[in-house]
Amino acid sequence: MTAASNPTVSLSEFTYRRGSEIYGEKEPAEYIYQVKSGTVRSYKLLSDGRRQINAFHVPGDTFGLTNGGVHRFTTEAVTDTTVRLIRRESLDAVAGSDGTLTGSLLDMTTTNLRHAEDHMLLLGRKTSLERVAAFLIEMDRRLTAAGVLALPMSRRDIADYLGMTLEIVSRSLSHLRALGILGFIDNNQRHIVLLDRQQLTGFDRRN
Amino acid sequence: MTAASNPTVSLSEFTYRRGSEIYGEKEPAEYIYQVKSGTVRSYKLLSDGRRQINAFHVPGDTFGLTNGGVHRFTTEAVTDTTVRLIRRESLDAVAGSDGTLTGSLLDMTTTNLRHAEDHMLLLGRKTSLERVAAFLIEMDRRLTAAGVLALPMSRRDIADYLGMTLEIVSRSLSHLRALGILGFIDNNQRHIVLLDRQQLTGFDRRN
DNA sequence: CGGAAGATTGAGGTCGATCAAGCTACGTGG
DNA sequence: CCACGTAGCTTGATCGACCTCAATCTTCCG
Repeated sequence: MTAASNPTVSLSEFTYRRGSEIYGEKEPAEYIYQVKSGTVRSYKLLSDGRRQINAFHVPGDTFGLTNGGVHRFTTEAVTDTTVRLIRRESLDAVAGSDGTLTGSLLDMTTTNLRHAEDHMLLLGRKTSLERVAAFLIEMDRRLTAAGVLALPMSRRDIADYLGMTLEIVSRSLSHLRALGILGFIDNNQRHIVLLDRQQLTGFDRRN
Repeated sequence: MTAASNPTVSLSEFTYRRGSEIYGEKEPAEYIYQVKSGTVRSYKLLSDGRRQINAFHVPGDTFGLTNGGVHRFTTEAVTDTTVRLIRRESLDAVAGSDGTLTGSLLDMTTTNLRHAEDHMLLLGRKTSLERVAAFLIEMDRRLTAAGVLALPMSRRDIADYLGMTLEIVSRSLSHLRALGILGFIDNNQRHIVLLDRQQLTGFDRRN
Protein backbone atom coordinates (compact mmCIF):
# COMPACT_ATOMS: atom_id res chain seq x y z
CA MET A 1 0.00 0.00 0.00
CA THR A 2 1.14 3.47 -0.85
CA ALA A 3 0.31 4.91 2.52
CA ALA A 4 2.52 2.39 4.32
CA SER A 5 5.65 4.01 3.01
CA ASN A 6 4.59 7.44 4.14
CA PRO A 7 6.41 8.30 7.37
CA THR A 8 3.58 10.54 8.61
CA VAL A 9 1.21 7.57 8.62
CA SER A 10 1.39 5.54 11.79
CA LEU A 11 1.18 1.77 11.49
CA SER A 12 0.29 -0.92 13.95
CA GLU A 13 -1.12 -4.42 13.98
CA PHE A 14 -3.92 -6.19 15.76
CA THR A 15 -5.34 -9.70 15.87
CA TYR A 16 -9.05 -10.44 16.17
CA ARG A 17 -10.53 -13.73 17.33
CA ARG A 18 -12.84 -15.66 15.06
CA GLY A 19 -16.28 -14.07 15.33
CA SER A 20 -15.27 -10.86 17.06
CA GLU A 21 -16.31 -7.44 15.83
CA ILE A 22 -13.73 -5.14 14.32
CA TYR A 23 -15.99 -2.12 14.11
CA GLY A 24 -19.71 -1.44 14.05
CA GLU A 25 -21.92 0.38 11.60
CA LYS A 26 -22.23 4.09 12.43
CA GLU A 27 -19.13 4.11 14.61
CA PRO A 28 -16.67 6.89 13.88
CA ALA A 29 -13.98 5.67 11.51
CA GLU A 30 -10.69 5.96 13.31
CA TYR A 31 -8.67 3.50 11.27
CA ILE A 32 -8.27 2.00 7.86
CA TYR A 33 -7.44 -1.70 7.84
CA GLN A 34 -5.45 -4.07 5.71
CA VAL A 35 -5.86 -7.82 6.15
CA LYS A 36 -2.55 -9.49 6.89
CA SER A 37 -3.99 -12.96 7.51
CA GLY A 38 -7.50 -14.34 7.96
CA THR A 39 -10.83 -13.24 6.50
CA VAL A 40 -13.25 -10.46 7.36
CA ARG A 41 -16.96 -10.13 6.60
CA SER A 42 -18.61 -6.74 6.14
CA TYR A 43 -22.39 -6.44 6.47
CA LYS A 44 -25.54 -4.45 7.14
CA LEU A 45 -28.48 -5.62 9.24
CA LEU A 46 -32.19 -4.91 9.03
CA SER A 47 -34.04 -4.35 12.30
CA ASP A 48 -35.43 -7.89 12.29
CA GLY A 49 -32.03 -9.49 11.86
CA ARG A 50 -31.88 -10.04 8.12
CA ARG A 51 -28.27 -9.63 7.10
CA GLN A 52 -26.61 -8.62 3.85
CA ILE A 53 -22.89 -9.26 3.62
CA ASN A 54 -21.50 -6.92 1.00
CA ALA A 55 -17.94 -8.19 0.92
CA PHE A 56 -15.40 -10.63 2.25
CA HIS A 57 -11.92 -9.25 2.78
CA VAL A 58 -8.96 -11.58 2.39
CA PRO A 59 -5.20 -11.06 2.89
CA GLY A 60 -4.00 -8.03 0.95
CA ASP A 61 -7.42 -6.34 0.89
CA THR A 62 -7.93 -2.92 2.40
CA PHE A 63 -11.21 -2.10 4.12
CA GLY A 64 -12.81 0.38 6.48
CA LEU A 65 -12.29 3.28 4.13
CA THR A 66 -15.20 5.69 4.33
CA ASN A 67 -15.69 9.26 3.27
CA GLY A 68 -17.40 11.15 6.03
CA GLY A 69 -15.77 9.55 9.01
CA VAL A 70 -18.52 7.08 9.94
CA HIS A 71 -18.53 3.37 9.11
CA ARG A 72 -21.35 2.19 6.90
CA PHE A 73 -20.93 -1.49 7.75
CA THR A 74 -20.22 -3.75 10.65
CA THR A 75 -17.14 -5.93 10.18
CA GLU A 76 -16.22 -9.14 11.96
CA ALA A 77 -13.40 -11.63 11.77
CA VAL A 78 -14.61 -14.76 9.97
CA THR A 79 -11.55 -16.62 11.20
CA ASP A 80 -8.76 -15.44 13.49
CA THR A 81 -7.54 -12.41 11.63
CA THR A 82 -4.55 -10.11 11.84
CA VAL A 83 -4.87 -6.63 10.39
CA ARG A 84 -2.59 -3.67 9.91
CA LEU A 85 -4.07 -0.41 11.15
CA ILE A 86 -3.63 3.06 9.72
CA ARG A 87 -4.93 6.03 11.66
CA ARG A 88 -7.51 7.76 9.54
CA GLU A 89 -6.65 11.23 10.75
CA SER A 90 -3.10 10.78 9.55
CA LEU A 91 -4.53 10.25 6.08
CA ASP A 92 -6.75 13.31 6.32
CA ALA A 93 -3.80 15.40 7.36
CA VAL A 94 -1.91 14.69 4.18
CA ALA A 95 -4.81 14.12 1.79
CA GLY A 96 -5.27 17.77 0.94
CA SER A 97 -1.66 18.40 0.06
CA ASP A 98 -0.66 15.05 -1.36
CA GLY A 99 -2.40 14.39 -4.65
CA THR A 100 -0.90 10.93 -4.97
CA LEU A 101 -2.38 9.74 -1.72
CA THR A 102 -5.83 11.09 -2.51
CA GLY A 103 -5.52 9.31 -5.81
CA SER A 104 -4.94 6.00 -4.12
CA LEU A 105 -7.99 6.60 -1.91
CA LEU A 106 -9.90 7.13 -5.14
CA ASP A 107 -8.52 3.89 -6.54
CA MET A 108 -9.60 1.93 -3.48
CA THR A 109 -13.05 3.49 -3.52
CA THR A 110 -13.38 2.74 -7.23
CA THR A 111 -12.44 -0.88 -6.63
CA ASN A 112 -15.15 -1.16 -3.97
CA LEU A 113 -17.65 0.52 -6.27
CA ARG A 114 -16.94 -1.81 -9.17
CA HIS A 115 -17.43 -4.82 -6.93
CA ALA A 116 -20.70 -3.39 -5.58
CA GLU A 117 -21.95 -2.75 -9.11
CA ASP A 118 -21.30 -6.34 -10.16
CA HIS A 119 -22.89 -7.59 -6.97
CA MET A 120 -26.07 -5.61 -7.61
CA LEU A 121 -26.51 -7.48 -10.90
CA LEU A 122 -26.00 -10.77 -9.09
CA LEU A 123 -28.43 -9.93 -6.29
CA GLY A 124 -31.08 -8.43 -8.52
CA ARG A 125 -31.11 -10.79 -11.47
CA LYS A 126 -29.20 -14.04 -11.10
CA THR A 127 -30.60 -17.44 -10.11
CA SER A 128 -29.33 -19.31 -7.07
CA LEU A 129 -27.15 -21.61 -9.15
CA GLU A 130 -25.66 -18.67 -11.03
CA ARG A 131 -24.94 -16.90 -7.74
CA VAL A 132 -23.13 -19.85 -6.24
CA ALA A 133 -21.14 -20.38 -9.44
CA ALA A 134 -20.17 -16.70 -9.47
CA PHE A 135 -19.19 -16.94 -5.82
CA LEU A 136 -16.93 -19.94 -6.41
CA ILE A 137 -15.26 -18.23 -9.34
CA GLU A 138 -14.68 -15.08 -7.30
CA MET A 139 -13.24 -16.95 -4.33
CA ASP A 140 -11.17 -19.19 -6.56
CA ARG A 141 -9.60 -16.11 -8.07
CA ARG A 142 -8.99 -14.46 -4.73
CA LEU A 143 -7.86 -17.22 -2.40
CA THR A 144 -7.13 -20.54 -4.05
CA ALA A 145 -3.79 -22.12 -3.23
CA ALA A 146 -2.50 -25.46 -4.50
CA GLY A 147 -5.57 -26.10 -6.63
CA VAL A 148 -7.85 -26.33 -3.60
CA LEU A 149 -10.40 -23.70 -2.74
CA ALA A 150 -10.45 -23.47 1.07
CA LEU A 151 -13.49 -21.44 2.01
CA PRO A 152 -13.06 -19.73 5.36
CA MET A 153 -16.72 -18.82 5.77
CA SER A 154 -19.82 -20.81 6.71
CA ARG A 155 -22.77 -21.62 4.45
CA ARG A 156 -24.74 -19.00 6.34
CA ASP A 157 -22.15 -16.35 5.51
CA ILE A 158 -22.19 -17.38 1.86
CA ALA A 159 -25.99 -17.25 1.87
CA ASP A 160 -26.05 -13.76 3.37
CA TYR A 161 -23.49 -12.64 0.79
CA LEU A 162 -25.50 -14.05 -2.10
CA GLY A 163 -28.94 -13.00 -0.86
CA MET A 164 -30.29 -16.52 -0.35
CA THR A 165 -30.65 -19.15 2.39
CA LEU A 166 -27.94 -21.48 3.61
CA GLU A 167 -30.03 -24.50 2.56
CA ILE A 168 -30.14 -23.34 -1.05
CA VAL A 169 -26.39 -22.70 -0.99
CA SER A 170 -25.86 -26.25 0.24
CA ARG A 171 -28.22 -27.71 -2.35
CA SER A 172 -26.55 -25.73 -5.13
CA LEU A 173 -23.13 -26.99 -4.13
CA SER A 174 -24.44 -30.56 -3.98
CA HIS A 175 -25.95 -30.09 -7.40
CA LEU A 176 -22.67 -28.84 -8.88
CA ARG A 177 -20.89 -31.78 -7.29
CA ALA A 178 -23.43 -34.21 -8.76
CA LEU A 179 -22.73 -32.67 -12.15
CA GLY A 180 -19.02 -33.37 -11.70
CA ILE A 181 -18.17 -29.69 -11.83
CA LEU A 182 -16.67 -29.60 -8.36
CA GLY A 183 -15.54 -32.03 -5.67
CA PHE A 184 -15.28 -31.91 -1.91
CA ILE A 185 -12.06 -32.89 -0.24
CA ASP A 186 -12.23 -35.70 2.31
CA ASN A 187 -13.63 -34.69 5.67
CA ASN A 188 -13.98 -30.99 5.17
CA GLN A 189 -16.96 -29.45 3.47
CA ARG A 190 -15.18 -26.17 3.05
CA HIS A 191 -12.37 -27.57 0.93
CA ILE A 192 -13.50 -27.58 -2.67
CA VAL A 193 -11.82 -28.61 -5.90
CA LEU A 194 -13.02 -26.96 -9.06
CA LEU A 195 -12.98 -29.75 -11.61
CA ASP A 196 -14.44 -27.87 -14.54
CA ARG A 197 -13.94 -24.11 -14.44
CA GLN A 198 -15.17 -23.88 -18.02
CA GLN A 199 -18.58 -25.30 -17.20
CA LEU A 200 -18.74 -23.39 -13.93
CA THR A 201 -18.21 -20.15 -15.79
CA GLY A 202 -21.05 -21.23 -18.05
CA PHE A 203 -23.39 -21.30 -15.07
CA ASP A 204 -22.51 -17.75 -14.25
CA ARG A 205 -23.80 -15.96 -17.32
CA ARG A 206 -21.71 -12.88 -16.75
CA ASN A 207 -22.85 -10.23 -19.12
CA MET B 1 -20.46 8.13 -30.49
CA THR B 2 -23.70 9.95 -31.17
CA ALA B 3 -22.75 13.08 -29.31
CA ALA B 4 -19.39 13.45 -30.99
CA SER B 5 -20.91 14.22 -34.38
CA ASN B 6 -23.42 16.72 -33.10
CA PRO B 7 -22.76 20.45 -33.35
CA THR B 8 -24.28 21.18 -29.93
CA VAL B 9 -21.33 19.37 -28.34
CA SER B 10 -19.22 22.43 -28.76
CA LEU B 11 -21.62 24.13 -26.39
CA SER B 12 -21.04 21.29 -23.91
CA GLU B 13 -24.70 20.40 -23.99
CA PHE B 14 -26.72 17.73 -25.72
CA THR B 15 -30.31 16.54 -25.82
CA TYR B 16 -31.25 12.88 -26.11
CA ARG B 17 -34.60 11.59 -27.26
CA ARG B 18 -36.68 9.44 -24.97
CA GLY B 19 -35.29 5.91 -25.22
CA SER B 20 -32.03 6.71 -26.97
CA GLU B 21 -28.67 5.48 -25.73
CA ILE B 22 -26.20 7.93 -24.23
CA TYR B 23 -23.32 5.50 -24.02
CA GLY B 24 -22.87 1.74 -23.95
CA GLU B 25 -21.17 -0.57 -21.50
CA LYS B 26 -17.48 -1.08 -22.33
CA GLU B 27 -17.29 2.00 -24.52
CA PRO B 28 -14.35 4.28 -23.80
CA ALA B 29 -15.40 7.05 -21.44
CA GLU B 30 -14.90 10.33 -23.23
CA TYR B 31 -17.24 12.48 -21.20
CA ILE B 32 -18.73 13.00 -17.81
CA TYR B 33 -22.37 14.05 -17.80
CA GLN B 34 -24.62 16.19 -15.68
CA VAL B 35 -28.38 16.00 -16.10
CA LYS B 36 -29.87 19.39 -16.87
CA SER B 37 -33.42 18.14 -17.46
CA GLY B 38 -34.99 14.74 -17.89
CA THR B 39 -34.10 11.36 -16.40
CA VAL B 40 -31.46 8.77 -17.26
CA ARG B 41 -31.34 5.04 -16.50
CA SER B 42 -28.05 3.21 -16.04
CA TYR B 43 -27.98 -0.59 -16.35
CA LYS B 44 -26.20 -3.86 -17.00
CA LEU B 45 -27.54 -6.74 -19.08
CA LEU B 46 -27.07 -10.49 -18.85
CA SER B 47 -26.66 -12.38 -22.12
CA ASP B 48 -30.28 -13.56 -22.06
CA GLY B 49 -31.69 -10.07 -21.65
CA ARG B 50 -32.19 -9.86 -17.90
CA ARG B 51 -31.55 -6.27 -16.91
CA GLN B 52 -30.42 -4.66 -13.68
CA ILE B 53 -30.81 -0.90 -13.48
CA ASN B 54 -28.40 0.35 -10.88
CA ALA B 55 -29.43 3.99 -10.81
CA PHE B 56 -31.73 6.67 -12.14
CA HIS B 57 -30.14 10.05 -12.69
CA VAL B 58 -32.32 13.15 -12.31
CA PRO B 59 -31.57 16.85 -12.83
CA GLY B 60 -28.47 17.88 -10.92
CA ASP B 61 -26.97 14.39 -10.84
CA THR B 62 -23.59 13.65 -12.34
CA PHE B 63 -22.99 10.32 -14.05
CA GLY B 64 -20.60 8.57 -16.41
CA LEU B 65 -17.66 8.93 -14.08
CA THR B 66 -15.44 5.87 -14.25
CA ASN B 67 -11.91 5.15 -13.20
CA GLY B 68 -10.15 3.31 -15.96
CA GLY B 69 -11.64 5.04 -18.94
CA VAL B 70 -14.26 2.43 -19.85
CA HIS B 71 -17.97 2.65 -19.02
CA ARG B 72 -19.31 -0.09 -16.81
CA PHE B 73 -22.97 0.56 -17.64
CA THR B 74 -25.18 1.40 -20.55
CA THR B 75 -27.18 4.60 -20.07
CA GLU B 76 -30.34 5.69 -21.86
CA ALA B 77 -32.66 8.66 -21.67
CA VAL B 78 -35.85 7.65 -19.85
CA THR B 79 -37.54 10.81 -21.09
CA ASP B 80 -36.22 13.50 -23.41
CA THR B 81 -33.10 14.55 -21.55
CA THR B 82 -30.62 17.39 -21.79
CA VAL B 83 -27.16 16.88 -20.34
CA ARG B 84 -24.06 18.99 -19.89
CA LEU B 85 -20.87 17.36 -21.07
CA ILE B 86 -17.39 17.57 -19.61
CA ARG B 87 -14.48 16.11 -21.53
CA ARG B 88 -12.95 13.41 -19.41
CA GLU B 89 -9.41 14.10 -20.54
CA SER B 90 -9.69 17.65 -19.25
CA LEU B 91 -10.21 16.15 -15.81
CA ASP B 92 -7.31 13.74 -16.16
CA ALA B 93 -4.98 16.52 -17.13
CA VAL B 94 -5.38 18.35 -13.86
CA ALA B 95 -6.25 15.43 -11.59
CA GLY B 96 -2.66 14.62 -10.75
CA SER B 97 -1.68 18.10 -9.70
CA ASP B 98 -4.90 19.48 -8.31
CA GLY B 99 -5.82 17.83 -5.02
CA THR B 100 -9.14 19.64 -4.81
CA LEU B 101 -10.40 18.28 -8.10
CA THR B 102 -9.33 14.75 -7.32
CA GLY B 103 -11.14 15.19 -4.04
CA SER B 104 -14.37 16.04 -5.78
CA LEU B 105 -13.98 12.96 -8.01
CA LEU B 106 -13.59 11.04 -4.79
CA ASP B 107 -16.75 12.61 -3.39
CA MET B 108 -18.76 11.67 -6.46
CA THR B 109 -17.42 8.13 -6.41
CA THR B 110 -18.19 7.86 -2.70
CA THR B 111 -21.75 9.04 -3.29
CA ASN B 112 -22.20 6.34 -5.93
CA LEU B 113 -20.68 3.75 -3.64
CA ARG B 114 -22.96 4.62 -0.73
CA HIS B 115 -26.00 4.31 -2.97
CA ALA B 116 -24.78 0.96 -4.30
CA GLU B 117 -24.21 -0.32 -0.76
CA ASP B 118 -27.74 0.54 0.29
CA HIS B 119 -29.10 -0.97 -2.88
CA MET B 120 -27.32 -4.26 -2.24
CA LEU B 121 -29.19 -4.57 1.05
CA LEU B 122 -32.45 -3.87 -0.75
CA LEU B 123 -31.78 -6.37 -3.53
CA GLY B 124 -30.43 -9.08 -1.28
CA ARG B 125 -32.79 -8.95 1.66
CA LYS B 126 -35.90 -6.83 1.29
CA THR B 127 -39.39 -8.03 0.35
CA SER B 128 -41.18 -6.66 -2.69
CA LEU B 129 -43.34 -4.33 -0.61
CA GLU B 130 -40.29 -3.01 1.24
CA ARG B 131 -38.51 -2.43 -2.07
CA VAL B 132 -41.37 -0.43 -3.55
CA ALA B 133 -41.74 1.58 -0.34
CA ALA B 134 -38.01 2.33 -0.37
CA PHE B 135 -38.21 3.32 -4.02
CA LEU B 136 -41.07 5.74 -3.42
CA ILE B 137 -39.24 7.32 -0.50
CA GLU B 138 -36.07 7.69 -2.58
CA MET B 139 -37.86 9.22 -5.54
CA ASP B 140 -39.98 11.44 -3.30
CA ARG B 141 -36.79 12.83 -1.81
CA ARG B 142 -35.13 13.34 -5.17
CA LEU B 143 -37.82 14.61 -7.48
CA THR B 144 -41.09 15.57 -5.83
CA ALA B 145 -42.46 18.98 -6.66
CA ALA B 146 -45.71 20.47 -5.37
CA GLY B 147 -46.52 17.45 -3.23
CA VAL B 148 -46.93 15.19 -6.24
CA LEU B 149 -44.44 12.48 -7.11
CA ALA B 150 -44.26 12.40 -10.91
CA LEU B 151 -42.41 9.23 -11.85
CA PRO B 152 -40.69 9.56 -15.22
CA MET B 153 -40.02 5.83 -15.60
CA SER B 154 -42.22 2.87 -16.51
CA ARG B 155 -43.20 -0.01 -14.25
CA ARG B 156 -40.71 -2.16 -16.14
CA ASP B 157 -37.89 0.26 -15.35
CA ILE B 158 -38.89 0.30 -11.69
CA ALA B 159 -38.98 -3.49 -11.67
CA ASP B 160 -35.52 -3.77 -13.18
CA TYR B 161 -34.23 -1.28 -10.63
CA LEU B 162 -35.73 -3.19 -7.71
CA GLY B 163 -34.91 -6.69 -8.93
CA MET B 164 -38.51 -7.81 -9.44
CA THR B 165 -41.19 -8.02 -12.15
CA LEU B 166 -43.36 -5.20 -13.38
CA GLU B 167 -46.48 -7.10 -12.28
CA ILE B 168 -45.30 -7.26 -8.68
CA VAL B 169 -44.43 -3.55 -8.76
CA SER B 170 -47.95 -2.82 -9.97
CA ARG B 171 -49.52 -5.07 -7.34
CA SER B 172 -47.42 -3.50 -4.59
CA LEU B 173 -48.49 -0.01 -5.61
CA SER B 174 -52.13 -1.11 -5.74
CA HIS B 175 -51.73 -2.62 -2.31
CA LEU B 176 -50.27 0.58 -0.86
CA ARG B 177 -53.11 2.53 -2.42
CA ALA B 178 -55.68 0.14 -0.93
CA LEU B 179 -54.08 0.77 2.46
CA GLY B 180 -54.57 4.50 2.00
CA ILE B 181 -50.83 5.13 2.07
CA LEU B 182 -50.70 6.61 -1.40
CA GLY B 183 -53.04 7.85 -4.08
CA PHE B 184 -52.94 8.11 -7.85
CA ILE B 185 -53.74 11.38 -9.54
CA ASP B 186 -56.58 11.29 -12.06
CA ASN B 187 -55.66 9.97 -15.46
CA ASN B 188 -51.99 9.34 -14.97
CA GLN B 189 -50.65 6.26 -13.25
CA ARG B 190 -47.26 7.84 -12.85
CA HIS B 191 -48.47 10.72 -10.73
CA ILE B 192 -48.52 9.62 -7.13
CA VAL B 193 -49.42 11.38 -3.89
CA LEU B 194 -47.83 10.08 -0.74
CA LEU B 195 -50.60 10.30 1.84
CA ASP B 196 -48.79 8.75 4.76
CA ARG B 197 -45.01 9.02 4.65
CA GLN B 198 -44.83 7.80 8.23
CA GLN B 199 -46.45 4.48 7.43
CA LEU B 200 -44.57 4.19 4.14
CA THR B 201 -41.29 4.53 5.98
CA GLY B 202 -42.52 1.78 8.28
CA PHE B 203 -42.76 -0.57 5.29
CA ASP B 204 -39.17 0.09 4.43
CA ARG B 205 -37.46 -1.29 7.50
CA ARG B 206 -34.29 0.59 6.87
CA ASN B 207 -31.61 -0.73 9.15
C1' DC C 1 -16.30 -39.61 24.61
C1' DG C 2 -19.87 -36.17 24.55
C1' DG C 3 -21.79 -31.87 23.14
C1' DA C 4 -22.19 -28.14 20.08
C1' DA C 5 -21.85 -26.04 15.75
C1' DG C 6 -22.25 -26.56 11.03
C1' DA C 7 -23.77 -29.14 6.77
C1' DT C 8 -26.89 -31.95 4.24
C1' DT C 9 -31.24 -33.57 2.87
C1' DG C 10 -36.29 -34.02 2.86
C1' DA C 11 -41.12 -32.31 2.89
C1' DG C 12 -44.19 -28.86 2.40
C1' DG C 13 -45.48 -23.90 2.08
C1' DT C 14 -45.23 -19.28 0.08
C1' DC C 15 -43.85 -15.28 -2.32
C1' DG C 16 -42.92 -13.69 -6.41
C1' DA C 17 -42.61 -15.17 -11.51
C1' DT C 18 -45.06 -16.36 -15.49
C1' DC C 19 -48.85 -16.51 -18.56
C1' DA C 20 -52.91 -14.34 -19.99
C1' DA C 21 -56.81 -11.16 -20.44
C1' DG C 22 -58.61 -6.75 -20.27
C1' DC C 23 -58.26 -1.85 -19.31
C1' DT C 24 -56.55 3.06 -19.82
C1' DA C 25 -54.11 6.67 -21.86
C1' DC C 26 -52.62 8.71 -25.81
C1' DG C 27 -51.22 9.74 -30.48
C1' DT C 28 -52.48 9.44 -35.41
C1' DG C 29 -55.15 9.90 -39.34
C1' DG C 30 -59.65 10.07 -41.40
C1' DC D 1 -63.84 14.98 -33.17
C1' DC D 2 -63.91 10.26 -33.23
C1' DA D 3 -62.12 5.55 -34.72
C1' DC D 4 -58.24 3.00 -34.23
C1' DG D 5 -53.74 1.18 -32.89
C1' DT D 6 -50.30 0.83 -29.64
C1' DA D 7 -47.86 1.06 -25.41
C1' DG D 8 -48.24 0.75 -20.72
C1' DC D 9 -50.83 -0.60 -16.49
C1' DT D 10 -53.74 -3.58 -13.80
C1' DT D 11 -55.62 -7.75 -12.38
C1' DG D 12 -56.45 -12.80 -12.33
C1' DA D 13 -54.88 -17.66 -12.40
C1' DT D 14 -51.38 -20.83 -12.14
C1' DC D 15 -46.58 -22.29 -11.59
C1' DG D 16 -42.22 -22.89 -9.66
C1' DA D 17 -37.98 -21.37 -7.37
C1' DC D 18 -36.74 -20.50 -3.16
C1' DC D 19 -37.94 -20.39 1.87
C1' DT D 20 -39.17 -22.64 6.12
C1' DC D 21 -39.27 -26.23 9.22
C1' DA D 22 -37.32 -30.37 10.69
C1' DA D 23 -34.49 -34.52 11.03
C1' DT D 24 -30.10 -36.55 10.50
C1' DC D 25 -25.29 -36.58 9.82
C1' DT D 26 -20.47 -34.78 10.11
C1' DT D 27 -16.87 -32.28 12.09
C1' DC D 28 -14.63 -30.23 15.59
C1' DC D 29 -13.15 -29.55 20.35
C1' DG D 30 -12.87 -29.72 25.04
